[in-house]
Amino acid sequence: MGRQKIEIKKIEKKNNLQVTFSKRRTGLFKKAAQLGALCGAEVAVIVMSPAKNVYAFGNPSADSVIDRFLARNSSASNPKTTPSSPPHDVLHSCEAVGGLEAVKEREKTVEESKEVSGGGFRWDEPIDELGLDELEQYMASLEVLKKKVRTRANEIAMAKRFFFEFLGSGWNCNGAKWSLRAQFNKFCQILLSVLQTAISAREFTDPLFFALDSRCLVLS
Amino acid sequence: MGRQKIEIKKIEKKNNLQVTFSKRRTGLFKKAAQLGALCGAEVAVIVMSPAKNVYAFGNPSADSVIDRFLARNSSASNPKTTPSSPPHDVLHSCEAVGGLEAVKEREKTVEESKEVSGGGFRWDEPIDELGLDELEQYMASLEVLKKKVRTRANEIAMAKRFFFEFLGSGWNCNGAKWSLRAQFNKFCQILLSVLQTAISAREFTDPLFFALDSRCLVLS
DNA sequence: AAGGCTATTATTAGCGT
DNA sequence: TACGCTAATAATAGCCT
Repeated sequence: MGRQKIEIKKIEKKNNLQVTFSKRRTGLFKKAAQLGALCGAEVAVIVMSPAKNVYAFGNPSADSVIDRFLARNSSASNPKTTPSSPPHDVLHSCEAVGGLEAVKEREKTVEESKEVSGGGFRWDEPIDELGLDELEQYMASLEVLKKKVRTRANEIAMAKRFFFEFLGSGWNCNGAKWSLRAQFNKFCQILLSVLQTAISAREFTDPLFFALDSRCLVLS
Repeated sequence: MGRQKIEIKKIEKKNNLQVTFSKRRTGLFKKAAQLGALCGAEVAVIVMSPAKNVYAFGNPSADSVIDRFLARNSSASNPKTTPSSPPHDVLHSCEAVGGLEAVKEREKTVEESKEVSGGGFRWDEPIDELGLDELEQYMASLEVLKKKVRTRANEIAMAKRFFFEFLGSGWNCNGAKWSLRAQFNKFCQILLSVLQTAISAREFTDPLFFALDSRCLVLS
C-alpha cells in the first residue's frame, strides 16, 4: 500500500528493509495501541529485528501482559529464563516434540521443494504462456503443496480422533474425589496436545494463507 | 477507515466492540505476520480481551519470542511488574499511557463477565476442600467446556472431511490448460476454507489454552 | 539513518444476510 | 452469531531532503 504493491516476502535490499522495518514496526505498535484503546484490551507486542534489537509495546505494559501469559511459569523456581531454559511443564514437552523437530523437518521439506520447483511460482501469470516443462514444474509444485497440507491434516485428524475417544468415554464420576481430579488432569493433558497440534497447524498454514492470498505461491 | 471515521476511545456499544475487537485483532496479527515475513523479524503479539480471553500470535512462536524478550531483561530485578512502568534500558520500550481510568474500566468489565459466567473456577485449589455443591458446579463447568470443545472439533472435522474428499478426487490433468487452472482455483478455494477454519479454531482454543495452562478456567 | 510527502494499496465501520 | 460487501479512512513504498 504505497507507490506500488510489494510481495510479502523477505526484502532483499538492506536499505529498504531497514526503512520498512522501522515504518511497519511503528504502524504495528499504533494498531496495537488502537486495539487497546478501542476495546479495553491488554496488548503486548514484541519485535526482534534480524540484528536482534528488541522493541516492545505494551498496554498497560508489555511485562504485565507477558507475566499473565506466562503465569504458568510461576510454579517454576526462577521465571527469569536463561536463553536455553525450557521452563514450561506440560506444554513445553509438547513443543519439544511437535516444535523443533517438526520445524526442522519442515525446513528440510521446504528446501527440497525449492529444488523441485526451482523457486516460487507465480500463479497469477497467464498459464497459457507456460511451456511444457514449466507446466510440469507447476504441477510438481502443486503436488508438494498438496502433500504438505495432507500431512498436516492427518495430524489434526489423529489428534481429533484421540480426543473424541476420550470425550465418548464418559466421566465415571462416582463421587470419588481423586477420580475427579485424575480425570481433569487427563482432560487437560489431552486437550493440550490437541491445541498444540492446532497451533503448529496454524504456524504452518499462515505462510500458505498469505501466499495464496497474494496469488503467489512461495514455497519457503 | 471505514464508512465513517471513529474516535480512538473505548467503544460503548457492546456489539460493535465485539466485532471491532475481532476484526482489528485479525488485522493486527496480519500486520505482525507481514513484518516477520518482510523483514525476517521475530514477532510476538499477545492480546487479552476485556473478558480476559487470550489471543496470541508468534513468529516463530509466541513463547520463543517471549523467552528471548525475558532473557534480554533478566537484569531487571523483579519479573512480577506492577502496572506502573518497569525499566527497560537497552530496550526500546513503548508503553501506552492508558492510566488508572482505563485499568479500572477494564476491571469493571471483567467483573461483569465473571458474573455472567457464574464466576471463574480456580482449578488449582485443592479439590478436597470443596463441598458437594461446589463439586457439582465444578463438574458443570467441565461439561460446558467439554461441549465447547466438541463443537469446535466437529467443525474442524467437517472441514477436513470436505478437504479429504477433494484430495482423493485426483487431478485429472489431461493436458488441458484451462482444466489445470480451474483445478488450482478450486484447490485454493477449498484450502482457504480449511485454513480459515483452523484459524478460527485457534482463536477459540487460545483462551482455553491459556485458561488451562494457568490453572484458571474462564468460561466466557 | 531519519523525517516529510503523495500516489497507491490495505484495512475496516457500518450494513446486509 | 458470524460472515460478505463496499464506501471511506488509514497505512505505507518509493522519493526526496
